[in-house]
Amino acid sequence: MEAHLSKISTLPASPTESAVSVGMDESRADKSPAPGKSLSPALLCKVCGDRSSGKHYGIYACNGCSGFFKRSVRRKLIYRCQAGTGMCPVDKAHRNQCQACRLKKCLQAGMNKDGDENIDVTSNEPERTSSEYQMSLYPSSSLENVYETSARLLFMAVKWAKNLPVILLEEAWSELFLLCAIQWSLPLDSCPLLSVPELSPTLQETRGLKDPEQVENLQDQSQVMLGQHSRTHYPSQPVR
Amino acid sequence: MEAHLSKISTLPASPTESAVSVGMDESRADKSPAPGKSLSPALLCKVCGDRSSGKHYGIYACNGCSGFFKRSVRRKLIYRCQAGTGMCPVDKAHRNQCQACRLKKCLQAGMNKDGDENIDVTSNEPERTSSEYQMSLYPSSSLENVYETSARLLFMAVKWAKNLPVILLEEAWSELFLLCAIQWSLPLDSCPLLSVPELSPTLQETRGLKDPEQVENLQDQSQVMLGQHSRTHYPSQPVR
DNA sequence: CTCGGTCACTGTTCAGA
DNA sequence: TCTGAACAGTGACCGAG
Ligand SMILES: [Zn+2]
Ligand SMILES: [Zn+2]
Ligand SMILES: [Zn+2]
Ligand SMILES: [Zn+2]
Repeated sequence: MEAHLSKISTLPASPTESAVSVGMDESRADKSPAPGKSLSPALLCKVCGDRSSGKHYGIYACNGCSGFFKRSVRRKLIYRCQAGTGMCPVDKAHRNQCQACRLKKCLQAGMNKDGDENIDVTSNEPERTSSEYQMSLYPSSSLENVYETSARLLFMAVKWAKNLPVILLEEAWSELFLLCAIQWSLPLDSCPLLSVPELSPTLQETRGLKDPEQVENLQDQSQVMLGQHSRTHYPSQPVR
Repeated sequence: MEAHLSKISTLPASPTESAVSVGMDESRADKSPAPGKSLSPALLCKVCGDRSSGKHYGIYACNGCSGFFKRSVRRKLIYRCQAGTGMCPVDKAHRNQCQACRLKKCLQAGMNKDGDENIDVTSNEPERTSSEYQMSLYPSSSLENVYETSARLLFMAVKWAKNLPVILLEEAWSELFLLCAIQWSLPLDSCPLLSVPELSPTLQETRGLKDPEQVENLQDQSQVMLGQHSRTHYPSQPVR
């Protein structure tokens, strides 16, 4: 196990970056409203939803986003979305996961150095920057992009995995598996179940799927694929 | 097919960076609540007695213990006292002699992932089973659970996959992965995305889950994991 | 009130044991 | 491998407009 992980580190031998982690969490957050003070609904950070301490750079923002924006602007930092999708969630719990997406959201929310309250964000082309990775909804475009993104995602996942807990789950495995199986209504011997048809072609049109059921299947499917894939790559041990 | 995979492995050759971190602080209301004692902050690590660089994870700790604790928690490591007594000395000179005892002392000293200053360390029996020990100490941290869950899913899936029949989808793999990822706008660290509550117990009832979105996320997660896992197991080799 | 500045704290990195 | 010092970000807090 570990051995494998070590390999990971060598992986895309390149720069640095990070990915993961934690944060904090804080559950006891109610000591705010001073007596006599009515809390208005506008007490939320327009960027991450955390509690806002007032307006900052034009919008209601929390200390964190305020500081983040301040630093970013002052140092003229430019970030890059590691995921490549430019769609990372930005909320209190994840705001530190992707600076690029956080800054983007700050801008879209209307933050600006001068503190103007109503700036026109629309004219601003928010996707300019991410255009490169912007294949978001229509991956059909270029294969290159697809692979690139795919790789990127994978890479991130791997990196993230390095911090994963260990194997102790061994035993719980069967149990959990069962539960999940049930939960996702994953058929034990799912492979035959989903008729894994032609992938790419089919998937492409499935794009605009709204049918949750189909989604589930699709995912199940992919999971299987992935699973067997890994299987393929290390057929060795017999499982019992 | 080979092509795709190979590309992936080489790919992220260029990135940039992005770093993350979290700052946390918050609940720092009262500074020196020391009973009757308001002397300057202890400069000693409460665990090993080395010089403390400040509070870490809730208590005064040195860099070493801080890092050690962080790693242990993050990866949910469980150590075993070689001596078997669980009473190894933990001081600056010997802190690296027995991880089990070091971690135990960290916990007893009140270290905790959330940085709460006053946690109740009472009733912790020294020689409890390590696993349960751990569990009881980090039970509710949602994040923790998430990681654990992720790991579990991963391993389950992998194990399970080993028993799978087919092997054809090779090529479709990366593609599929990508498409799905994009579809659900897989965030960098999809794990925290879904609030995957307590596993086994909860899952059981969650069985009849109603929120399709959550399902999607959950699946994404396992997918990523699986992906990275398989990747882990074959860093660069061409498929055969 | 919001702003810039501060700094205790965090996560990450990476030689070195 | 694991450890822990060094580094880069974070955000609660505070004094000045
Ligand atoms: Zn915010
Ligand atoms: Zn992003
Ligand atoms: Zn110490
Ligand atoms: Zn010991």
